[in-house]
Amino acid sequence: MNKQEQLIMNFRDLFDKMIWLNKYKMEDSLKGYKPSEVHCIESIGKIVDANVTKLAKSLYMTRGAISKLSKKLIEKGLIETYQKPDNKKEIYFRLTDQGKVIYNIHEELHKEFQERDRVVFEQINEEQFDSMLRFVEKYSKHLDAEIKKQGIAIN
Amino acid sequence: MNKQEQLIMNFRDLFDKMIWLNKYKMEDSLKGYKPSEVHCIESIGKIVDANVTKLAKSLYMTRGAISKLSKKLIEKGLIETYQKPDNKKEIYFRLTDQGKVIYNIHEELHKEFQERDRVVFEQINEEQFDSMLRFVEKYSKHLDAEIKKQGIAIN
DNA sequence: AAATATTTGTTTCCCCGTCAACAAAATATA
DNA sequence: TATATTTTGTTGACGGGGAAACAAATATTT
Repeated sequence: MNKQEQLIMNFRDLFDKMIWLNKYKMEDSLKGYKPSEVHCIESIGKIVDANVTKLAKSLYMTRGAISKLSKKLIEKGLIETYQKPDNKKEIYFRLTDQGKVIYNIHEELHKEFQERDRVVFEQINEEQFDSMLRFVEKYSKHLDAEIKKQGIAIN
Repeated sequence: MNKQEQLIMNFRDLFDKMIWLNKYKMEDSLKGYKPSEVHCIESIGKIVDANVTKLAKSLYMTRGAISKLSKKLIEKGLIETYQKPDNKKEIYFRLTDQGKVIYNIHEELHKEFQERDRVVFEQINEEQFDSMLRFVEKYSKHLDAEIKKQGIAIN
């Protein structure tokens, strides 16, 4: 197994592990809210004029899934819809006050995770940090190009 | 947003993207086989004396899920079970010849993905490579310790 | 050796996300 | 302007995976 393969595989494993571990804390702090719901709330809080299509792209899910998820979030009073005067088709979402509470708890939790893992990051220097950031950025752009090349559409 | 957060988030996004993109090639080359099935075959091919419990840990899934998945793979004739003379409880899996075919196709596909992304890795030097590998390893160990600390069990 | 606890695998019920078909609105084309 | 195409969101059928209860085998304790 070469280094490239090793690195990708180890990273995949690391992330599986991280997601799995963080899920527990999440479920503890945000009882009654599913990870997917929280994740969706996070995106709605961050994306301007978030709609079903944008959320689907951002969360790598289908529009159908987001459609149902958002409906549930509306029922729970966490988000609400709004439209623009010159477009009767697109429906946007924004957080309600209650939704913002969840959003903030999630942010806090994120900070907690960061704190938990800080020791790992303290062991690398600025140089390495930037190097990794650049690497990820390049990789991401490379994949964007590949996706474009393949002509894959969402759904 | 600080660098640590940035790095994690970008990595997460990168992997989401990668998984999503690779899924298409997978479904093309391995028609009739679901990603989870292929992933499971991969693990059975790599883990010695793989059983439901080991696979669940390796794939970060529940034993129930693996139990069903393995049953399906048996029905399809991709894997078979075996036991050890002194243990009537544990049931191990191994690939059949047909399963090995899938395994190998998957491996080939992996190489194809590597080839596709090689350009990105060519842009970093040995030093950076090793630095990242060490980082992932440390991070992984750190999470192992955290998991242990939390006393989380697999189902 | 007997009783208790743990490990292993299975099954049922349920929820979540995908797929595919669909309607409505917006955009492009004739 | 009228028609065709694309975009956007929704719905229902379906399948995959989790939670929990369970039986059987093994390990541990008494």
